[in-house]
Amino acid sequence: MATVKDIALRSGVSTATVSYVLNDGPRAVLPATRERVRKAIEELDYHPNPHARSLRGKRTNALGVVFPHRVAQPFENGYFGPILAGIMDVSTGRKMATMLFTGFEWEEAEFNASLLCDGRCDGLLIVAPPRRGNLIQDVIRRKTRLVVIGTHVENVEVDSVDVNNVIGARLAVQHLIGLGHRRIAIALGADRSTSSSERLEGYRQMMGEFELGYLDEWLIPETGAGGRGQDHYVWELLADPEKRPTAIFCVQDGKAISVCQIAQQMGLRVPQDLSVVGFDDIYGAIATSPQLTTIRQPMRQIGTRAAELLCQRIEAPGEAIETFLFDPHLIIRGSTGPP
Amino acid sequence: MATVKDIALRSGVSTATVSYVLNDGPRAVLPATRERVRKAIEELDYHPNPHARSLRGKRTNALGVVFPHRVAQPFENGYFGPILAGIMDVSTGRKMATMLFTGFEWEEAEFNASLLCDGRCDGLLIVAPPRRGNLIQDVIRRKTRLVVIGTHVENVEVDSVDVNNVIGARLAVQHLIGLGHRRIAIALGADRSTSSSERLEGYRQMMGEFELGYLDEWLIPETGAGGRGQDHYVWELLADPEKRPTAIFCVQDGKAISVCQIAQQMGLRVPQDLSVVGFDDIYGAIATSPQLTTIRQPMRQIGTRAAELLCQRIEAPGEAIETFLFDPHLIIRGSTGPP
DNA sequence: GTGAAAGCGCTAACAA
DNA sequence: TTGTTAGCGCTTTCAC
Repeated sequence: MATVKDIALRSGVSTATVSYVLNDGPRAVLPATRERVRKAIEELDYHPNPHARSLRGKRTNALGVVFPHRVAQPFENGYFGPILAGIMDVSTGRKMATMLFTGFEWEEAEFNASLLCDGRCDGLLIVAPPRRGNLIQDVIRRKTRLVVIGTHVENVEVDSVDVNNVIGARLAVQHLIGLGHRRIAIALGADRSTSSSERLEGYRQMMGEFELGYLDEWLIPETGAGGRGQDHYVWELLADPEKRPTAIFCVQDGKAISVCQIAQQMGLRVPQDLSVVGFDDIYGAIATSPQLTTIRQPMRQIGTRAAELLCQRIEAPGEAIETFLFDPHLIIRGSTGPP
Repeated sequence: MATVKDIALRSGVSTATVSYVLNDGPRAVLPATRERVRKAIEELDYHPNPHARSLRGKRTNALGVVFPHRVAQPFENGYFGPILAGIMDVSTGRKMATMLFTGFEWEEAEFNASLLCDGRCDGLLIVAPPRRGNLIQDVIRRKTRLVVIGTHVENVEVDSVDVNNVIGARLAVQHLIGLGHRRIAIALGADRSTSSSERLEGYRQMMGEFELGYLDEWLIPETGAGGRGQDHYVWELLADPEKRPTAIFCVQDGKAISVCQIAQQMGLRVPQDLSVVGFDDIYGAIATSPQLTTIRQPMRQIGTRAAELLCQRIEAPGEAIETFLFDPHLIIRGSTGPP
């Protein structure tokens, strides 16, 4: 591979001049000289060595994206794909590299916290980290810029971008109440996830405002005692005429898809016998029949906004912390109707 | 950030010794010395600067993954997520970084071919590049190791990993014929995609072997003259009693999902009035009702195998070209039945 | 068994 | 306007 030296030799200038041509500054170069250098670059198909650049300068021109591995399984959680697409809209647009970091679970990712901050990239986008845990603090302590996506991290002041989960849940429940539902359950996510607890908060608010009570069983956990899965609880709930709700709000579309299938397997019709609302509006939300009524969050935009914010922070550090919440939207499709 | 020099100073040795401790060789260090150095590293929370390492040595310890941007939209094409997960199983396991590269379309990715080969990473995994085009040749010319995933590239000898598309298509069509179907259509993919044409080849073979003829209209293009989409052609075909097939083999699950929805909207029952087979077995294939009968390809394994092959090539260049084809499997679910 | 020092390719301060 | 050169942090040859 050609180097600055080769270019300098070939065009009869110094390496400094080559560098200045390459970077369009910071000092001027005579147009004629510039042209000669340009020509040599072209002829030798020269490309600057990014490692030398990063070593020398402060910038690496790379963004890091950190996420738990299981999220890479798309559609089980159709969230990460669009987020990543949004991020790459920005990084590709700015000709920055995008580095992916992951562990099978957060524990492993945390294990590498120091690795993430070894100067490999200019900043980190951390997707849906757990509420607790010390990854974020570790990163901040190591002076690496970061933006958190999709989580409110406790006890830490940090830039973040997310959807407004409480409003989203309120929209979902309001929609169901508007249709005439009174017996509304909620299928929850992982205990340690903020999105799930914020969506639960929205559910609680709305049920409270309309003075609707709810059974303990209507708060369907993701996993229960003895490793019982959510499907099991849903099945039990729907099988019991005393306790059966007329609608279930699911904190993720994947859960809504499962709920629809369980209901249909039990001979219940969606939405006549059971209304189902999801959250996220992943691509697969229209694959089901009936198609899913859901709360849309603009995932691609969230990725874009977060990446832009990060780039801003890299360029001008030390601004005030920002939390950017996108508004969710109710998308009415076929899985909801009057009770 | 601490450097080798800091460590050397603090532990009273030379930077050389620090380096040898860091890399466990290539020359021996007295256990006592080693311990002192280790301690200093610990105390200063030292981590080697990856750029300096890459600049000095030959290795960057990073893998590049190249793909067209639209693939990042999961489930429209649920292929990329699992492939990436498989790749990261390997790279994370080996403590290598993973860099993502993309353009909005291959044209833009190609534009960056030289950028991909500027020494940023040790090797490239190129996912589903177009059959024609010069990206692959460019990369080879620039002496960057690469493995192609999911495409047979014409006129180039290159390591690649894929599923056996012909066998997969044969399985699908054989299954339909076994159920009693004689009028079998195929929903094709992009013209320039090899997977689609290989799957078409399998269809042709099987139809030929059973001496079943087929109408031109049964080869449903992804896009037609005047920008008409596949959905339109499917609709037209199903609306015509003369031409309507009793089964459609779709070269991707996403298409199969669309076909099911169109059929159902027209009042046809799946599988009683129309059987549908997909390909890939993406996660969403079970989200539909009925769930999709499909040809499974082990996407995660394909990613893993490709990444391993690439690492092998990086470590021991110059071995004979290898093409690794995984066997597909027929997964029978609810979308197929007797005509 | 260990240290000194060169040099990877680049940028920018200092000279001219 | 341009050239010379130091030095980013690391590995490794050469010398002891």
